Formats: sequence, structure tokens, C-alpha cells
Amino acid sequence: MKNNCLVILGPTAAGKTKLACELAYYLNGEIISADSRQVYKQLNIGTGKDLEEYTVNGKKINYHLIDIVGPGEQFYLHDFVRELKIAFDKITSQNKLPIICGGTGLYLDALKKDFSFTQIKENEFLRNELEQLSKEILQKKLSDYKNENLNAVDLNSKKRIIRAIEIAEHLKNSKIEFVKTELPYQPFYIGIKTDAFQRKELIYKRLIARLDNGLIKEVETLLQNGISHERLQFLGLEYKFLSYFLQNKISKEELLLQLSTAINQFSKRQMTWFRKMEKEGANIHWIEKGINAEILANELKNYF
RNA sequence: GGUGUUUUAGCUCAGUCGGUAGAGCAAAGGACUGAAAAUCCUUGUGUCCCUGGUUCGAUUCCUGGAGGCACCA
Repeated sequence: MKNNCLVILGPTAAGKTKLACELAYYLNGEIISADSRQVYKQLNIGTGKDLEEYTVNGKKINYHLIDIVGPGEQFYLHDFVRELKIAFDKITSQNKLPIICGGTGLYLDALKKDFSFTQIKENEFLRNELEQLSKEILQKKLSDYKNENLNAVDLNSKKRIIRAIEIAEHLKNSKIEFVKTELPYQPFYIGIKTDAFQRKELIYKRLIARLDNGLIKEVETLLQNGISHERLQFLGLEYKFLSYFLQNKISKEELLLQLSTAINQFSKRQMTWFRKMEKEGANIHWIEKGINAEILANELKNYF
């Protein structure tokens, strides 16, 4: 089966957006962001939206799944799955190429895995009951369900196990059969390769640039708009550590050190996820950062 | 120059009443199906500053030296 979409992935600060936009220019494509933080409005500098990069040689590249909910709202995996499908259909109906660009591994997996279970509603009563039990007992309880769809659960996390039992319980009682739906995606994966040393340097330089370009003001504005410190901490990285800084919990020096460290750790986790994707069968074509997009685009035409 | 104090894992430091050592952070690897930039798991051999001495045996006690810090001159 022929590929029907392109995926640009890579660790943070690798230059995904720029490459994706240039490829969209040469391949008549539109961008679908697979970034769990760029969906939020008002998170601009800290999430690296770089919206100016969506104009290539004077031409505007259309994008999807960026700025679609407020910064205080919740956006879940199943929201992503739904919006992805809508954007994908819209782009292909115009005979254009969908280019999925992002570093959120779980979201990228939505191209290959059926996440329909994620729609199952939470069961407060069951949750409260399970919360009392130990992790060991919960693991045992989950294994009793013998549902093959539930083996992809992080057994180290109590929260995750409870969720898995919740789903299993729902499926047991539900009269509706959950049918595995055929996914319409046939992605061609491109990964931007960076070594660990290069990654650290890129991350640090970008952090300094962001601070110089108004990151602190952005977070102050979020606070003025009613976003709580708890919410900022949950949003992670830039928002989490700027929250600490603005509460005087850490100094400027500690901010730089701790935040750049946290971003490095994040990029490492991203790489772990990409390796896992490869183990599961994704054929990621790794390319050097800074490759000429026009030449790459011409090569890629053979694959679609 | 004198007195005191300190020198142990990449960093900050515990500790060994003398039997060659361990935490936090960092780092590396991993997991992940209603928060995924989140959440969670695993991994610790290092001339215990150098030099002599005492001792069966010293990183640990003693002598001398070197570096750091503080105070006094």
C-alpha cells in the first residue's frame, strides 16, 4: 500500500517545524501538529510554535491542531485522535499531502495504533474503591481480566493500572462490542538525527533565546489571565520552571540549570520513544539536521 | 607567617569505634492506550589528596607535605 502521509519527528530543538514547512512547500502539503502543548492557545514561545516558519518563500503553509483549545482546558489523547482524523480527511480531500510534525510519541502512535478505548468514561465509584488497594493487588486484579488489549499498561504506575481496570470493567459490562477500526494512515517516517552533545547545545542556546524573546512575559501574562501555578507546573518544562522562578522558589541561575537539564531529560525520553517505535516496526528514515529540503522533497516524491 | 578546619562517585556531601565505602542530584537505559513537556521503573569500583609511620591489615590513627576555606597577624 502506498504511503499517504509524511511524518517528521525528532527530539525537541532538532528543527522539525522548519523542515516540515519546507517540505510542505515543495510537496503541496499541509501540517498536522503532533505536539501535546502546541494545541494550547497562549503557549507560544515556551512551546516553540514558531508560526513565522509557516510562510515559505512568501507562501503560507496551512497548519492544524495548533491553537485549538484554551491554556486552562484539558486536551486528551482521544481529542487528538479525533482532530487528527478530521484534519487528515480535510487535507486529503483537497489532494494535498498531510505532514504530521511533532515530538509527542504517544500522539504519533495514533497513526498506527487503535486508541478507541481511550474514549471510555471514568468511573468515579470504581476509582475510589481501587484507590484503597496496593499496587501489587491491583496488578493481580488487572491480570485476572485476561483482556489482550490491556497488556500495554505501565504496571509501575498505580494510576495507570486503575485506568486499565476501569476499561476492562467497562468492556465486561458493555453490550457494545469494541471493534478494532482500520486506520487510514500509511505514514512515511522521517526522523531528524542529532547526537546527545549537539542536542544539549541546541537546547541551551534555544532556552537563552526564548528568555531573551519574552518567555517570562508570556508566563506572567498567563498568570494574569487566571492560569494557576499548579496548571503551569503541569504544563511542564518552561512553564513549570518559570512558575518556580516567578514564585521566587529558584534563582535565575537555578532556573537556567534546572530547566535546561529538564529539557535534556525530556529529549532523552523522546529518543527512547522513537527507539520503541522502531522496535515495533516503524521504519524511521533518519536524516541529518540542516539537510536541503528541496532535494529531500524530490527524493520523497517516489514514495507517495 | 600563625591557628583552626577541610580534601571520599561528574557535583554536593554521609560514613568506616582500623577489615578498601553510600545517599541526593547529574548521567545512562527502560516503561507508557481520558493529563504524555506529564507520570513511573532500573542502574553506584571510586588512585576515599600525596608521602612516610604504627599495624597481620589504613581511606579511617599518627608524622610531614600540597590544595581549599575561615580567623588572627
